[in-house]
Amino acid sequence: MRLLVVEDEKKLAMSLKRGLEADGFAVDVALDGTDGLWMATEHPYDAIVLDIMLPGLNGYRVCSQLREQNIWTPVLMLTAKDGDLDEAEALDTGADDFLRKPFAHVVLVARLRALLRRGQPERPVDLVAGDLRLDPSQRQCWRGSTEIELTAREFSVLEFLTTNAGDVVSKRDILDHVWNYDFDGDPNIVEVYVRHLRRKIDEPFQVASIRTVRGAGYRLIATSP
Amino acid sequence: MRLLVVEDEKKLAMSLKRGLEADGFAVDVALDGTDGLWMATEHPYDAIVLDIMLPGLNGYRVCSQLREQNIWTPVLMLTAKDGDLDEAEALDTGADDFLRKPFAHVVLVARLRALLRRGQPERPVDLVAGDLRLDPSQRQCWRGSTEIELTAREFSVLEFLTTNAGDVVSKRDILDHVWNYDFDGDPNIVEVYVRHLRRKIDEPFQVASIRTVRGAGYRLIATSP
DNA sequence: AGCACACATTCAGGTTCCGTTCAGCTCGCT
DNA sequence: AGCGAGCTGAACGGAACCTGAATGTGTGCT
Repeated sequence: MRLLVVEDEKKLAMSLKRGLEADGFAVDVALDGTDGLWMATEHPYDAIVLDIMLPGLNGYRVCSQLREQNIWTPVLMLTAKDGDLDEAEALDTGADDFLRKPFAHVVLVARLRALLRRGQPERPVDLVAGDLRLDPSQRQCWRGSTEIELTAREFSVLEFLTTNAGDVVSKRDILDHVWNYDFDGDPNIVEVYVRHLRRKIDEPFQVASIRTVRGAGYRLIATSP
Repeated sequence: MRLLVVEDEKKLAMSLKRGLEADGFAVDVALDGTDGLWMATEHPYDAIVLDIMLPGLNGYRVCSQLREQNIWTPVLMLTAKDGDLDEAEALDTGADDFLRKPFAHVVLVARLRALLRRGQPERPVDLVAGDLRLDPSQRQCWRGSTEIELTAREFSVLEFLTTNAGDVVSKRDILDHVWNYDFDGDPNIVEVYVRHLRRKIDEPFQVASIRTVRGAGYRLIATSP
Protein backbone atom coordinates (compact mmCIF):
# COMPACT_ATOMS: atom_id res chain seq x y z
CA MET A 1 0.00 0.00 0.00
CA ARG A 2 1.42 3.28 -1.09
CA LEU A 3 1.06 6.45 0.99
CA LEU A 4 1.81 10.09 0.48
CA VAL A 5 2.81 12.08 3.54
CA VAL A 6 2.52 15.87 3.16
CA GLU A 7 4.28 17.49 6.09
CA ASP A 8 6.62 20.47 6.18
CA GLU A 9 8.36 19.73 9.48
CA LYS A 10 11.20 17.76 8.03
CA LYS A 11 11.98 15.85 11.18
CA LEU A 12 8.42 14.71 11.69
CA ALA A 13 8.09 13.88 8.02
CA MET A 14 11.08 11.58 8.06
CA SER A 15 10.06 9.93 11.28
CA LEU A 16 6.63 9.25 9.81
CA LYS A 17 8.19 7.83 6.70
CA ARG A 18 10.43 5.49 8.61
CA GLY A 19 7.73 4.40 10.98
CA LEU A 20 5.20 3.70 8.27
CA GLU A 21 7.71 1.88 6.16
CA ALA A 22 8.43 -0.35 9.12
CA ASP A 23 4.74 -1.18 9.06
CA GLY A 24 4.97 -2.27 5.48
CA PHE A 25 3.77 0.79 3.62
CA ALA A 26 5.57 2.35 0.68
CA VAL A 27 5.89 6.01 1.58
CA ASP A 28 6.57 9.15 -0.43
CA VAL A 29 7.01 12.53 1.21
CA ALA A 30 6.12 16.03 0.04
CA LEU A 31 7.41 18.98 2.03
CA ASP A 32 4.86 21.59 1.01
CA GLY A 33 1.32 21.85 -0.23
CA THR A 34 2.10 22.55 -3.86
CA ASP A 35 4.36 19.54 -4.16
CA GLY A 36 1.86 17.43 -2.28
CA LEU A 37 -0.96 18.36 -4.60
CA TRP A 38 1.14 17.65 -7.65
CA MET A 39 2.32 14.28 -6.42
CA ALA A 40 -1.18 13.27 -5.36
CA THR A 41 -2.38 14.16 -8.84
CA GLU A 42 0.32 12.29 -10.67
CA HIS A 43 0.51 9.04 -8.75
CA PRO A 44 -2.13 6.59 -7.62
CA TYR A 45 -1.75 6.60 -3.83
CA ASP A 46 -3.84 4.39 -1.63
CA ALA A 47 -4.12 7.10 1.02
CA ILE A 48 -2.72 10.53 1.90
CA VAL A 49 -1.60 11.85 5.28
CA LEU A 50 -1.99 15.61 5.10
CA ASP A 51 -0.88 18.24 7.58
CA ILE A 52 -3.12 21.29 7.77
CA MET A 53 -0.42 23.86 8.49
CA LEU A 54 1.71 23.99 5.37
CA PRO A 55 3.72 26.66 3.57
CA GLY A 56 2.29 27.66 0.23
CA LEU A 57 -0.96 25.78 -0.06
CA ASN A 58 -2.54 24.69 3.21
CA GLY A 59 -4.02 21.27 3.85
CA TYR A 60 -7.63 22.31 3.38
CA ARG A 61 -6.91 23.68 -0.05
CA VAL A 62 -4.86 20.72 -1.14
CA CYS A 63 -7.72 18.48 -0.16
CA SER A 64 -10.48 20.47 -1.76
CA GLN A 65 -8.51 20.89 -4.97
CA LEU A 66 -7.96 17.18 -5.16
CA ARG A 67 -11.67 16.58 -4.77
CA GLU A 68 -12.39 19.14 -7.46
CA GLN A 69 -10.17 17.18 -9.80
CA ASN A 70 -12.26 14.15 -9.00
CA ILE A 71 -9.52 12.40 -7.12
CA TRP A 72 -10.99 10.53 -4.19
CA THR A 73 -7.93 9.05 -2.56
CA PRO A 74 -8.70 8.75 1.16
CA VAL A 75 -7.23 11.68 3.10
CA LEU A 76 -6.29 11.67 6.77
CA MET A 77 -5.63 15.19 8.07
CA LEU A 78 -3.31 16.11 10.89
CA THR A 79 -4.74 18.93 13.00
CA ALA A 80 -3.30 21.14 15.71
CA LYS A 81 -3.66 20.31 19.38
CA ASP A 82 -6.67 22.40 20.16
CA GLY A 83 -8.53 23.08 16.97
CA ASP A 84 -11.99 21.61 17.35
CA LEU A 85 -13.25 23.72 14.53
CA ASP A 86 -10.32 22.77 12.35
CA GLU A 87 -11.50 19.23 12.59
CA ALA A 88 -15.06 19.87 11.59
CA GLU A 89 -13.79 21.95 8.71
CA ALA A 90 -11.34 19.27 7.67
CA LEU A 91 -14.18 16.82 7.19
CA ASP A 92 -16.14 19.43 5.30
CA THR A 93 -13.40 20.06 2.75
CA GLY A 94 -13.46 16.41 1.87
CA ALA A 95 -11.07 14.77 4.30
CA ASP A 96 -12.11 11.30 5.33
CA ASP A 97 -10.69 11.43 8.82
CA PHE A 98 -8.37 13.49 10.98
CA LEU A 99 -5.90 12.98 13.79
CA ARG A 100 -5.01 15.48 16.46
CA LYS A 101 -1.34 16.20 17.10
CA PRO A 102 0.45 14.82 18.94
CA PHE A 103 -0.55 11.27 18.19
CA ALA A 104 0.83 7.82 18.87
CA HIS A 105 2.20 5.86 15.99
CA VAL A 106 -0.09 2.90 16.62
CA VAL A 107 -3.09 5.15 16.40
CA LEU A 108 -2.01 6.62 13.10
CA VAL A 109 -1.53 3.17 11.65
CA ALA A 110 -4.84 1.89 12.96
CA ARG A 111 -6.69 4.86 11.49
CA LEU A 112 -4.96 4.46 8.16
CA ARG A 113 -5.89 0.82 8.04
CA ALA A 114 -9.50 1.68 8.80
CA LEU A 115 -9.45 4.16 5.93
CA LEU A 116 -7.92 1.69 3.52
CA ARG A 117 -10.39 -0.96 4.52
CA ARG A 118 -13.33 1.22 3.60
CA GLY A 119 -12.00 1.29 0.07
CA GLN A 120 -14.55 1.49 -2.69
CA PRO A 121 -14.26 0.53 -6.27
CA GLU A 122 -16.74 1.86 -8.73
CA ARG A 123 -16.41 0.36 -12.12
CA PRO A 124 -17.21 1.49 -15.58
CA VAL A 125 -20.13 -0.34 -17.07
CA ASP A 126 -19.79 -3.68 -18.77
CA LEU A 127 -20.51 -4.28 -22.42
CA VAL A 128 -23.44 -6.62 -22.86
CA ALA A 129 -24.97 -8.51 -25.76
CA GLY A 130 -27.50 -11.13 -24.77
CA ASP A 131 -25.88 -13.23 -22.07
CA LEU A 132 -22.41 -12.27 -23.24
CA ARG A 133 -20.69 -9.76 -21.01
CA LEU A 134 -17.34 -7.95 -21.28
CA ASP A 135 -15.47 -5.88 -18.74
CA PRO A 136 -12.96 -3.86 -20.75
CA SER A 137 -11.13 -2.51 -17.72
CA GLN A 138 -10.38 -6.01 -16.48
CA ARG A 139 -10.26 -7.71 -19.84
CA GLN A 140 -12.69 -10.28 -18.57
CA CYS A 141 -15.47 -12.02 -20.43
CA TRP A 142 -18.45 -14.12 -19.39
CA ARG A 143 -21.14 -16.12 -21.13
CA GLY A 144 -23.91 -16.25 -18.57
CA SER A 145 -22.12 -16.95 -15.32
CA THR A 146 -19.13 -18.84 -16.68
CA GLU A 147 -16.00 -16.88 -17.25
CA ILE A 148 -14.12 -17.29 -20.51
CA GLU A 149 -10.38 -16.81 -20.86
CA LEU A 150 -9.39 -14.72 -23.85
CA THR A 151 -6.03 -13.58 -25.11
CA ALA A 152 -5.37 -9.89 -25.61
CA ARG A 153 -6.06 -9.93 -29.35
CA GLU A 154 -9.11 -12.09 -29.02
CA PHE A 155 -10.50 -9.74 -26.44
CA SER A 156 -9.85 -6.68 -28.57
CA VAL A 157 -11.63 -8.16 -31.55
CA LEU A 158 -14.60 -9.23 -29.46
CA GLU A 159 -14.71 -5.86 -27.74
CA PHE A 160 -14.93 -4.13 -31.09
CA LEU A 161 -17.67 -6.45 -32.31
CA THR A 162 -19.60 -5.96 -29.10
CA THR A 163 -19.46 -2.18 -29.12
CA ASN A 164 -20.98 -2.43 -32.58
CA ALA A 165 -23.36 -5.23 -31.67
CA GLY A 166 -26.09 -5.68 -34.26
CA ASP A 167 -24.16 -3.85 -36.96
CA VAL A 168 -22.07 -5.31 -39.71
CA VAL A 169 -18.39 -4.47 -39.36
CA SER A 170 -16.02 -5.07 -42.21
CA LYS A 171 -12.71 -6.83 -41.91
CA ARG A 172 -11.07 -3.57 -42.84
CA ASP A 173 -12.82 -1.86 -39.89
CA ILE A 174 -11.63 -4.54 -37.54
CA LEU A 175 -8.08 -4.33 -38.81
CA ASP A 176 -8.07 -0.57 -38.46
CA HIS A 177 -9.42 -0.59 -34.93
CA VAL A 178 -7.73 -3.57 -33.40
CA TRP A 179 -4.42 -3.60 -35.20
CA ASN A 180 -2.28 -0.58 -35.90
CA TYR A 181 -3.26 1.51 -38.85
CA ASP A 182 -0.04 0.60 -40.57
CA PHE A 183 -0.75 -3.10 -40.38
CA ASP A 184 -0.50 -4.45 -43.89
CA GLY A 185 -0.40 -8.14 -43.30
CA ASP A 186 -2.87 -10.71 -44.46
CA PRO A 187 -6.52 -9.79 -43.69
CA ASN A 188 -7.02 -13.49 -43.21
CA ILE A 189 -5.88 -12.91 -39.67
CA VAL A 190 -9.31 -11.57 -38.84
CA GLU A 191 -10.84 -14.82 -39.98
CA VAL A 192 -8.42 -16.69 -37.79
CA TYR A 193 -9.45 -14.70 -34.74
CA VAL A 194 -13.11 -15.06 -35.48
CA ARG A 195 -12.49 -18.77 -35.56
CA HIS A 196 -10.80 -18.65 -32.17
CA LEU A 197 -13.60 -16.61 -30.71
CA ARG A 198 -16.33 -18.86 -32.03
CA ARG A 199 -14.57 -21.83 -30.54
CA LYS A 200 -14.43 -20.14 -27.15
CA ILE A 201 -17.61 -18.11 -26.82
CA ASP A 202 -20.08 -19.87 -29.10
CA GLU A 203 -19.44 -23.55 -29.66
CA PRO A 204 -19.30 -24.61 -26.00
CA PHE A 205 -22.67 -22.93 -25.50
CA GLN A 206 -24.19 -24.05 -28.78
CA VAL A 207 -25.04 -20.60 -29.98
CA ALA A 208 -23.90 -18.59 -32.97
CA SER A 209 -23.48 -15.01 -31.93
CA ILE A 210 -20.86 -14.06 -34.52
CA ARG A 211 -22.53 -14.17 -37.91
CA THR A 212 -20.70 -13.98 -41.20
CA VAL A 213 -22.13 -11.52 -43.70
CA ARG A 214 -20.68 -12.67 -46.93
CA GLY A 215 -18.92 -9.93 -48.84
CA ALA A 216 -19.44 -7.42 -46.04
CA GLY A 217 -17.94 -8.60 -42.79
CA TYR A 218 -19.18 -9.86 -39.44
CA ARG A 219 -22.10 -9.07 -37.18
CA LEU A 220 -22.41 -9.85 -33.49
CA ILE A 221 -25.98 -10.56 -32.43
CA ALA A 222 -27.41 -10.93 -28.95
CA THR A 223 -28.04 -14.52 -28.00
CA SER A 224 -29.37 -15.97 -24.78
CA PRO A 225 -29.40 -19.45 -23.34
CA MET B 1 -31.20 8.87 11.37
CA ARG B 2 -31.47 6.74 14.45
CA LEU B 3 -28.61 6.54 16.92
CA LEU B 4 -27.86 4.39 19.93
CA VAL B 5 -25.81 5.97 22.71
CA VAL B 6 -24.24 3.50 25.14
CA GLU B 7 -22.92 5.46 28.13
CA ASP B 8 -23.15 4.72 31.83
CA GLU B 9 -22.59 8.23 33.16
CA LYS B 10 -26.21 9.22 33.31
CA LYS B 11 -25.58 12.95 33.12
CA LEU B 12 -23.40 12.70 30.04
CA ALA B 13 -25.80 10.26 28.44
CA MET B 14 -28.72 12.62 28.79
CA SER B 15 -26.76 15.60 27.58
CA LEU B 16 -25.68 13.67 24.51
CA LYS B 17 -29.24 12.61 23.87
CA ARG B 18 -30.56 16.15 24.08
CA GLY B 19 -27.77 17.61 21.98
CA LEU B 20 -28.05 15.06 19.22
CA GLU B 21 -31.80 15.32 19.15
CA ALA B 22 -31.42 19.04 18.68
CA ASP B 23 -29.37 18.18 15.61
CA GLY B 24 -32.17 16.10 14.21
CA PHE B 25 -31.18 12.59 15.23
CA ALA B 26 -33.48 10.09 16.89
CA VAL B 27 -31.61 8.87 19.94
CA ASP B 28 -31.95 5.83 22.21
CA VAL B 29 -29.82 5.40 25.30
CA ALA B 30 -28.45 2.27 26.95
CA LEU B 31 -26.83 2.58 30.37
CA ASP B 32 -24.64 -0.49 30.34
CA GLY B 33 -22.92 -2.82 27.93
CA THR B 34 -25.34 -5.70 28.16
CA ASP B 35 -28.32 -3.50 27.42
CA GLY B 36 -26.42 -1.78 24.65
CA LEU B 37 -25.51 -5.03 22.95
CA TRP B 38 -29.07 -6.24 23.15
CA MET B 39 -30.55 -3.05 21.76
CA ALA B 40 -28.00 -2.89 18.96
CA THR B 41 -28.87 -6.46 18.04
CA GLU B 42 -32.61 -5.93 18.04
CA HIS B 43 -32.91 -2.60 16.28
CA PRO B 44 -31.42 -1.35 13.03
CA TYR B 45 -29.52 1.74 14.12
CA ASP B 46 -27.73 3.94 11.64
CA ALA B 47 -24.82 4.42 14.01
CA ILE B 48 -23.77 3.67 17.58
CA VAL B 49 -21.90 5.92 20.01
CA LEU B 50 -20.16 3.59 22.41
CA ASP B 51 -18.27 4.40 25.59
CA ILE B 52 -15.36 2.10 26.38
CA MET B 53 -15.63 2.18 30.16
CA LEU B 54 -18.89 0.48 30.97
CA PRO B 55 -20.14 -1.67 33.82
CA GLY B 56 -20.78 -5.29 32.88
CA LEU B 57 -19.63 -5.57 29.33
CA ASN B 58 -17.05 -3.03 28.21
CA GLY B 59 -17.13 -1.22 24.91
CA TYR B 60 -14.58 -3.40 23.16
CA ARG B 61 -16.55 -6.51 23.88
CA VAL B 62 -19.84 -5.00 22.86
CA CYS B 63 -18.28 -4.01 19.58
CA SER B 64 -16.53 -7.26 18.82
CA GLN B 65 -19.62 -9.27 19.72
CA LEU B 66 -21.67 -7.18 17.34
CA ARG B 67 -19.18 -7.82 14.56
CA GLU B 68 -19.18 -11.50 15.33
CA GLN B 69 -22.92 -11.49 14.86
CA ASN B 70 -22.28 -9.91 11.51
CA ILE B 71 -23.77 -6.60 12.47
CA TRP B 72 -21.80 -3.82 10.82
CA THR B 73 -23.56 -0.73 12.10
CA PRO B 74 -20.96 2.05 12.21
CA VAL B 75 -19.55 2.41 15.71
CA LEU B 76 -17.93 5.54 17.12
CA MET B 77 -16.09 4.81 20.37
CA LEU B 78 -15.52 7.25 23.20
CA THR B 79 -12.08 6.81 24.75
CA ALA B 80 -10.39 8.14 27.85
CA LYS B 81 -8.22 11.25 27.75
CA ASP B 82 -4.89 9.56 27.49
CA GLY B 83 -5.46 6.14 26.10
CA ASP B 84 -3.53 5.92 22.88
CA LEU B 85 -3.57 2.17 23.06
CA ASP B 86 -7.28 2.17 23.78
CA GLU B 87 -7.79 3.85 20.50
CA ALA B 88 -5.77 1.48 18.41
CA GLU B 89 -7.52 -1.40 20.11
CA ALA B 90 -10.90 0.19 19.53
CA LEU B 91 -10.32 0.19 15.80
CA ASP B 92 -9.01 -3.34 15.92
CA THR B 93 -12.11 -4.70 17.59
CA GLY B 94 -14.13 -3.32 14.72
CA ALA B 95 -14.95 0.26 15.66
CA ASP B 96 -15.09 2.63 12.72
CA ASP B 97 -13.85 5.70 14.53
CA PHE B 98 -13.25 7.04 18.02
CA LEU B 99 -13.36 10.30 19.87
CA ARG B 100 -11.24 11.23 22.84
CA LYS B 101 -12.97 12.65 25.89
CA PRO B 102 -13.62 15.45 26.42
CA PHE B 103 -14.89 16.44 23.02
CA ALA B 104 -16.77 19.37 21.53
CA HIS B 105 -20.29 18.76 20.41
CA VAL B 106 -19.62 20.04 16.87
CA VAL B 107 -16.86 17.52 16.49
CA LEU B 108 -19.04 14.65 17.60
CA VAL B 109 -21.67 15.63 15.09
CA ALA B 110 -19.15 16.11 12.29
CA ARG B 111 -17.65 12.70 12.93
CA LEU B 112 -21.02 11.05 13.09
CA ARG B 113 -22.02 12.65 9.83
CA ALA B 114 -18.78 11.47 8.26
CA LEU B 115 -19.51 7.96 9.46
CA LEU B 116 -23.06 8.06 8.17
CA ARG B 117 -21.90 9.45 4.87
CA ARG B 118 -19.62 6.50 4.46
CA GLY B 119 -22.66 4.47 5.41
CA GLN B 120 -22.66 0.96 4.17
CA PRO B 121 -21.47 -2.11 5.92
CA GLU B 122 -17.82 -2.23 6.78
CA ARG B 123 -15.79 -5.15 5.80
CA PRO B 124 -14.19 -7.29 8.48
CA VAL B 125 -10.66 -6.40 9.46
CA ASP B 126 -9.06 -9.34 7.75
CA LEU B 127 -8.70 -9.58 4.02
CA VAL B 128 -10.18 -12.82 2.78
CA ALA B 129 -10.17 -14.68 -0.53
CA GLY B 130 -11.42 -18.23 -0.34
CA ASP B 131 -9.57 -19.90 2.50
CA LEU B 132 -6.72 -17.43 2.28
CA ARG B 133 -6.75 -14.85 5.03
CA LEU B 134 -4.56 -11.81 5.73
CA ASP B 135 -4.35 -9.65 8.80
CA PRO B 136 -2.64 -6.44 7.67
CA SER B 137 -2.23 -5.07 11.18
CA GLN B 138 -0.29 -8.14 12.29
CA ARG B 139 1.19 -8.93 8.90
CA GLN B 140 0.03 -12.48 9.30
CA CYS B 141 -1.27 -14.84 6.71
CA TRP B 142 -3.17 -18.11 6.83
CA ARG B 143 -4.32 -20.69 4.33
CA GLY B 144 -7.18 -22.40 6.13
CA SER B 145 -5.90 -22.87 9.65
CA THR B 146 -2.19 -23.11 8.91
CA GLU B 147 -0.19 -19.93 9.26
CA ILE B 148 2.24 -18.96 6.52
CA GLU B 149 5.39 -16.95 7.10
CA LEU B 150 5.89 -14.13 4.64
CA THR B 151 8.58 -11.50 4.34
CA ALA B 152 7.61 -7.83 4.30
CA ARG B 153 7.71 -7.52 0.52
CA GLU B 154 5.93 -10.76 -0.06
CA PHE B 155 3.18 -9.67 2.28
CA SER B 156 2.81 -6.29 0.59
CA VAL B 157 2.45 -7.85 -2.82
CA LEU B 158 -0.07 -10.38 -1.58
CA GLU B 159 -1.96 -7.69 0.32
CA PHE B 160 -2.31 -5.65 -2.82
CA LEU B 161 -3.44 -8.64 -4.84
CA THR B 162 -5.96 -9.55 -2.17
CA THR B 163 -7.49 -6.11 -1.86
CA ASN B 164 -8.08 -6.37 -5.58
CA ALA B 165 -9.10 -10.01 -5.49
CA GLY B 166 -10.80 -11.08 -8.67
CA ASP B 167 -9.40 -8.20 -10.67
CA VAL B 168 -6.42 -8.15 -12.95
CA VAL B 169 -3.62 -5.97 -11.64
CA SER B 170 -0.74 -5.08 -13.90
CA LYS B 171 2.88 -5.37 -12.95
CA ARG B 172 3.04 -1.60 -13.20
CA ASP B 173 0.18 -1.30 -10.68
CA ILE B 174 1.97 -3.60 -8.31
CA LEU B 175 5.23 -1.70 -8.66
CA ASP B 176 3.45 1.60 -8.10
CA HIS B 177 1.64 0.47 -4.99
CA VAL B 178 4.19 -1.73 -3.31
CA TRP B 179 7.44 -0.02 -4.22
CA ASN B 180 8.18 3.68 -4.12
CA TYR B 181 7.42 5.58 -7.25
CA ASP B 182 11.06 6.33 -7.87
CA PHE B 183 11.75 2.63 -8.24
CA ASP B 184 12.96 2.14 -11.76
CA GLY B 185 14.48 -1.28 -11.58
CA ASP B 186 13.55 -4.36 -13.49
CA PRO B 187 9.82 -5.20 -13.44
CA ASN B 188 10.98 -8.78 -13.37
CA ILE B 189 11.10 -8.36 -9.64
CA VAL B 190 7.35 -8.69 -9.56
CA GLU B 191 7.63 -12.03 -11.28
CA VAL B 192 10.18 -13.10 -8.71
CA TYR B 193 7.84 -12.24 -5.86
CA VAL B 194 4.91 -13.93 -7.49
CA ARG B 195 7.10 -17.00 -7.72
CA HIS B 196 7.91 -16.79 -4.00
CA LEU B 197 4.27 -16.35 -3.11
CA ARG B 198 3.11 -19.24 -5.24
CA ARG B 199 5.68 -21.46 -3.60
CA LYS B 200 4.41 -20.47 -0.17
CA ILE B 201 0.68 -20.00 -0.46
CA ASP B 202 -0.28 -22.18 -3.42
CA GLU B 203 2.00 -25.12 -4.09
CA PRO B 204 1.93 -26.67 -0.62
CA PHE B 205 -1.87 -26.64 -0.80
CA GLN B 206 -2.11 -27.68 -4.42
CA VAL B 207 -4.16 -24.73 -5.50
CA ALA B 208 -3.49 -21.95 -7.97
CA SER B 209 -4.87 -18.76 -6.56
CA ILE B 210 -2.50 -16.39 -8.37
CA ARG B 211 -3.30 -16.55 -12.04
CA THR B 212 -1.18 -15.04 -14.76
CA VAL B 213 -3.04 -13.00 -17.31
CA ARG B 214 -0.59 -12.83 -20.15
CA GLY B 215 0.04 -9.32 -21.35
CA ALA B 216 -2.09 -7.84 -18.56
CA GLY B 217 -0.79 -8.86 -15.17
CA TYR B 218 -1.93 -11.11 -12.34
CA ARG B 219 -5.23 -11.97 -10.76
CA LEU B 220 -5.88 -13.45 -7.36
CA ILE B 221 -8.90 -15.69 -7.27
CA ALA B 222 -10.66 -17.25 -4.31
CA THR B 223 -9.78 -20.90 -3.87
CA SER B 224 -10.90 -23.30 -1.21
CA PRO B 225 -9.73 -26.73 -0.14
C1' DA C 1 33.59 -4.11 15.55
C1' DG C 2 32.98 -8.28 13.14
C1' DC C 3 30.11 -11.90 11.82
C1' DA C 4 26.10 -14.41 10.37
C1' DC C 5 21.86 -14.30 8.53
C1' DA C 6 17.78 -13.04 6.02
C1' DC C 7 15.90 -10.46 2.75
C1' DA C 8 15.83 -7.61 -1.64
C1' DT C 9 17.33 -7.30 -6.23
C1' DT C 10 19.62 -8.55 -10.50
C1' DC C 11 20.83 -11.77 -13.97
C1' DA C 12 20.74 -15.31 -17.48
C1' DG C 13 18.89 -19.28 -19.43
C1' DG C 14 14.80 -21.94 -20.20
C1' DT C 15 9.82 -22.56 -21.23
C1' DT C 16 5.34 -21.50 -22.55
C1' DC C 17 2.04 -19.36 -25.13
C1' DC C 18 0.43 -15.90 -28.39
C1' DG C 19 0.28 -13.68 -32.88
C1' DT C 20 0.90 -14.43 -37.48
C1' DT C 21 1.45 -16.87 -41.77
C1' DC C 22 0.38 -20.39 -44.95
C1' DA C 23 -1.71 -24.04 -47.56
C1' DG C 24 -5.51 -26.68 -48.37
C1' DC C 25 -10.38 -27.01 -47.72
C1' DT C 26 -15.60 -25.84 -47.81
C1' DC C 27 -19.43 -23.33 -48.92
C1' DG C 28 -22.51 -20.23 -51.51
C1' DC C 29 -23.44 -18.07 -55.66
C1' DT C 30 -23.84 -17.75 -60.83
C1' DA D 1 -19.06 -26.85 -62.59
C1' DG D 2 -16.31 -23.15 -61.59
C1' DC D 3 -15.10 -19.15 -59.01
C1' DG D 4 -14.19 -16.39 -55.12
C1' DA D 5 -14.99 -15.57 -50.27
C1' DG D 6 -14.52 -17.47 -46.09
C1' DC D 7 -12.97 -21.54 -42.90
C1' DT D 8 -9.59 -24.29 -40.58
C1' DG D 9 -5.52 -26.80 -38.59
C1' DA D 10 -0.79 -26.75 -38.29
C1' DA D 11 3.64 -24.58 -37.95
C1' DC D 12 6.98 -21.07 -36.73
C1' DG D 13 9.25 -17.14 -34.51
C1' DG D 14 9.37 -14.23 -30.83
C1' DA D 15 7.70 -11.92 -26.78
C1' DA D 16 6.21 -12.61 -22.15
C1' DC D 17 6.85 -15.08 -18.39
C1' DC D 18 9.22 -18.46 -15.17
C1' DT D 19 12.87 -19.86 -12.30
C1' DG D 20 17.20 -20.98 -9.75
C1' DA D 21 21.20 -18.96 -8.48
C1' DA D 22 24.34 -15.14 -7.77
C1' DT D 23 24.98 -10.71 -6.05
C1' DG D 24 23.95 -6.55 -3.01
C1' DT D 25 22.30 -4.60 1.40
C1' DG D 26 21.01 -4.09 5.75
C1' DT D 27 20.08 -5.80 10.65
C1' DG D 28 20.67 -8.18 14.80
C1' DC D 29 23.82 -10.82 17.69
C1' DT D 30 28.06 -12.08 20.11
